[in-house]
Amino acid sequence: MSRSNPRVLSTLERAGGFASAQEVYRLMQREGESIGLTTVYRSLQSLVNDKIVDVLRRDDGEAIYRLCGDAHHHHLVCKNCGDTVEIEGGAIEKWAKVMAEEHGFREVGHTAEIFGLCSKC
Amino acid sequence: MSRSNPRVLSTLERAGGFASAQEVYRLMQREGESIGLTTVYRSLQSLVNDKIVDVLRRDDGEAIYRLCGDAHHHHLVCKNCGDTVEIEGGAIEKWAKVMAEEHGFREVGHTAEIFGLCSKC
DNA sequence: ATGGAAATGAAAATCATTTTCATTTGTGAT
DNA sequence: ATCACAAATGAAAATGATTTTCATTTCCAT
Repeated sequence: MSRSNPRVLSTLERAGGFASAQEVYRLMQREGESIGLTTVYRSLQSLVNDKIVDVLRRDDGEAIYRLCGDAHHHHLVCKNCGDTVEIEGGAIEKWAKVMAEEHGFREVGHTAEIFGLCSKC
Repeated sequence: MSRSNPRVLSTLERAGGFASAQEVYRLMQREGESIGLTTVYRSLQSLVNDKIVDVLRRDDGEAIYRLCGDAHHHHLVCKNCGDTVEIEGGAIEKWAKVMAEEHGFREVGHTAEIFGLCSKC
């Protein structure tokens, strides 16, 4: 088994929020780091095993990773111009927790996004 | 644009619960139906557009489809066994509305899902 | 019957992810 | 320093779901 390459973790941190393996890889390339895509995948997997990062799925099926326990935020996206606002999701956190408990679920996470037309569009 | 092949919907119904495109296809084959994989994908997509079926992602990233209940609801999904509970999202609706207003967004919609380990897993 | 639009499906293309495998690197013993 | 061996690395091939292409077939309205 392989252990995580520390540069992968540090890049994921720097990405803030979510990032896919491909994105982490591209980011490292752009920053001149020499690393193979395979190693990025392996490192992320290992971080997931160690419960250092969470993994989710985007709507398109791509896996996205995020530091565990990271205070996370949600997005308000304009469906016309793509403009995005980071918003706070305290209400969601509470809702997710309550719903999960109500149904006996553990180790819960969630995704939530709002989309609409921004004031300019 | 293409419309859904009715046999796809009927097969998905018969499958009860969730089924992936590949599973619907295999099921139809086993039952002697003559249909192409492409048509299965197209039909499922079209059913999703028409909000007749829901689509989720398995842990491995494969898309799974299921007949929609009626009202707008959210999902509590077990990331191990895929078991799913439909939950009510009143809190989310309110949150989305408030956040959108706060930032001057109109015509808002949202997505939200909770995932974790169910009591059996 | 006739023409055009929609539906179909086989095969190729795409794309994320995993596997293979040969090479490199790190480490501990001598 | 040298040898030996395990772990890490990454390029390239394999995998598998999904999408696209495109030629053909089916449907309908005239």
